[in-house]
Amino acid sequence: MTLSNTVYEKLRADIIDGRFEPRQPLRLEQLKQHYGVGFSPLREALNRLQGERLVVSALQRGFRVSSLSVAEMWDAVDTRIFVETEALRRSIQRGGDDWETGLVACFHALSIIVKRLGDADREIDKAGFDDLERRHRDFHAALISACESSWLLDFAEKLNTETERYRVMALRSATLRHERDVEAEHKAILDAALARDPDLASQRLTEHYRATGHYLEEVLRDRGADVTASLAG
Amino acid sequence: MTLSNTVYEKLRADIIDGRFEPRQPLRLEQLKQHYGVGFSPLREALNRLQGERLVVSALQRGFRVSSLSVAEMWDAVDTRIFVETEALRRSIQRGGDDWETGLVACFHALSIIVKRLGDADREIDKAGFDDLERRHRDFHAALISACESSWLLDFAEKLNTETERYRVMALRSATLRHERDVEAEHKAILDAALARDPDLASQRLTEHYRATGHYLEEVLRDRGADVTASLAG
DNA sequence: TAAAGAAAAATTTTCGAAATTCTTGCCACA
DNA sequence: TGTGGCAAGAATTTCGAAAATTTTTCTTTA
Repeated sequence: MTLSNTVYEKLRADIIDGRFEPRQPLRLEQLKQHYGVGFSPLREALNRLQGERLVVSALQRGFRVSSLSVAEMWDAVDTRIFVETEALRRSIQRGGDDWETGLVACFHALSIIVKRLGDADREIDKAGFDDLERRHRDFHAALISACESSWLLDFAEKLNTETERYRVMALRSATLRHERDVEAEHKAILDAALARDPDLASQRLTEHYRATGHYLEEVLRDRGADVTASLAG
Repeated sequence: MTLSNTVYEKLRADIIDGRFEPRQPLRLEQLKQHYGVGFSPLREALNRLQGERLVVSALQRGFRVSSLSVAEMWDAVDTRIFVETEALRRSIQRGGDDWETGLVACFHALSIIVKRLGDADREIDKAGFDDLERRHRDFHAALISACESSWLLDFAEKLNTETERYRVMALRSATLRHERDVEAEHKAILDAALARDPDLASQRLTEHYRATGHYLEEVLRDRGADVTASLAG
């Protein structure tokens, strides 16, 4: 592993996990101290993150964390639905035994985590959230993994990253408790996919993402004061 | 303009225009000489180009120009059709007077170039090709410009860049003359868009890109020897 | 002769200083 | 009082040397 790659992954995780505020300027001297590396790997990492729209840069004025807003969230969610429903249809059409097997495995791994976090009334820790997010990402990735288009997979991954920022924010604020049975939604998508019903599977995936979108919108509006403040700045 | 940006644009243009072979390693010392800049702006540019899939990098082994192949071309073309037909539908639905006006203007500017290049029997020069490519890109960008999704526009631009590499390659080899009336295809798309017929416009855009895809496939197979050779390496 | 290992060469990666550019605060002046 | 401009400070950007890594070449050994 090169330093450049390491600091790229750390910066990426720190932005997604909200350890930098949206629109916050990323001062190089400060990052240099924080990550203990020189300018070169830092700037390389920031240039890569720019391509994922996690940071934006202005000429001669360095980098800042990109913004969050209701409108941008819906653009990402709607585009994600558009891309992933197509990728799901193709996977259902083209996926073989390995695809089905991987899908069932990912769903089960996700169920285990969901049950573990749901049963306990104790406060859920950082590691628990990370596990949940990872399993969740793996399940959705498995659904579309047999689509045989590197571009669709590429776009889906970028959009997942973008929406993950909002999901993490929602989990952290945790003022709202959503009354959804997310487990059941996943099960419904899985069943439709295994039944090789592209229309039903797409419809259920769409509803799943839409419901998340509405929830995220609520959370965003609840903490609207500070978010819009950081947007206006 | 920073050096980093300048060298990014130059490298980008040089890769798209085929002045580096697919899969060719990009040696930093060599690029340093060629562009007359230091390591830092070069590496920043290469890291950005990696995000556009124009170059690939292996750990501790530097960067190389990404490959070209029939399969990758069709993935890019099909995904482009998928993304742009949706963006076109939304533009047709949402676009106002400014959108229509811009569209007509871009089509006319493109027609001028096409006629100029078509009338003259003389050899078409580099500047002529560049003009044609620019006007062509502007017309297709104008079609989808009112879709109101920054993600769809982002993806469309990336896919246009990717397919542009193949188009430039085809123009340079110029062994085949395609018997298409590209001008008429553009006119047909324009008319359907102005008539606010999303289905017809999408269908015509799809046929336009598919026809280009088939033409590119022919050219690729014609010069298959060297392309597959560079792919095997 | 072929394989393994070590030295040399080539290349990438990283660092910190230097150059450039932007921002801030101050002062002169209308 | 308000405005323009200049100097000081802060930040980004760039460079070339040094460190780390990979590739090539040469030698030794079975």
